[in-house]
Amino acid sequence: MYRLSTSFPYLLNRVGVRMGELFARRIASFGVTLPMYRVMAALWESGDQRLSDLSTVTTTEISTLSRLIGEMKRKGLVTRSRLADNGRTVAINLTAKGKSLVEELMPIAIHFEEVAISNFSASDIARLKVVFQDIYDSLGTIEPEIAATKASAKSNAKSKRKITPSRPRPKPRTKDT
Amino acid sequence: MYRLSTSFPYLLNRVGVRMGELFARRIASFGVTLPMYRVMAALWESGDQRLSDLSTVTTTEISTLSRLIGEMKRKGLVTRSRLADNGRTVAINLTAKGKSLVEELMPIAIHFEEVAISNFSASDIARLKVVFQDIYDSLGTIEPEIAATKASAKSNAKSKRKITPSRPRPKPRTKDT
DNA sequence: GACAAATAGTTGCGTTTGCAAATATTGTAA
DNA sequence: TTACAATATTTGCAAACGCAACTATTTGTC
Repeated sequence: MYRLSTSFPYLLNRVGVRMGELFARRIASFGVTLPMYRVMAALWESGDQRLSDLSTVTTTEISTLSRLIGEMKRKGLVTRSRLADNGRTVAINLTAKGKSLVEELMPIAIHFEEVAISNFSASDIARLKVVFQDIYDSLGTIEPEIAATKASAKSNAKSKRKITPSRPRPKPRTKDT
Repeated sequence: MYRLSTSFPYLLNRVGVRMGELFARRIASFGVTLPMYRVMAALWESGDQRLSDLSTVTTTEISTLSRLIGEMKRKGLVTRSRLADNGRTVAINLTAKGKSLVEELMPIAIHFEEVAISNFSASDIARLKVVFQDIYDSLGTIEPEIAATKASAKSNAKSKRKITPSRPRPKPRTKDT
């Protein structure tokens, strides 16, 4: 018999979300949100990434990320520059300020990790990490039309969104980079 | 050396969030969001719950839940009634409509669960569920002042929120139940 | 080369969410 | 019984988010 409270997706999602929340609260006093931390940590790990790469790594919507990078740039944490050889894409990098900030936060992240895994053996944790990666990868096989972000919207017959078909909008100016 | 992309919290959060997103898209065509599904599934499992109980089970903020229950009541999915012996608390229950809807969705949830766990043995999964529960419980030991939702706000010295100290507000009327 | 399709990122807009204040009810102590 | 603290829920407000439309650039294709 099915029970929400013992189902695998529920238990997994719950602990993941809760862990994110607690960490987010912990770093809030640094003026950093969880998505910001992820961006900085991803850039620290391997800098010079495109927006769409960061979107994949941080599992953040690309539109959300675009605004987030704008805010982080205003804060002086990252740079954003158009590539010379491809004017569509944009390269994001850590500034010195961003680097020193993320290096301040990483010990906190490590502390969270230690607490979370403290009840388990090193080999268990190593195996768990593989499990998480495998499950993440296998999620793509759940009905591809759902997994592919774009397609699902079309098949959603009951969308409550009211679309204004072609109202003229003020021309947006790309103001920096 | 620390790396975001191999850290336990990152991998765990990522697969949990992604799984929730995919399921949410799948059930969107039923007009149901993930928090709504959780509420209905929790009530199906054991009905007649208070708002704060539901908040715990569904890991949804109580304020968010209050509004959500209001919406679900408008949709005819749940009932909300003040208890006779304690006028502060409300009891939430599934309506027949809500019950039949969640029973329509549960096979989809089961399908998701099967795909997610398909690469692993039954005993692995059983152990994983225990691990998730254990980790979730142990999260409370990470700096209690963070884990306790209320207290953290007070200790957050750099809150950017601008608080209007005592601007008069229109008196809200509790309109139903 | 001209033009359609594809790719990358940005922005408008409505919805959801989190926090803190407000409200309502109950418990407790003088 | 009055007053004050505690508990449970609701609401105002602003920030964050998701989707789709839009702009800008590059890549075919004829």
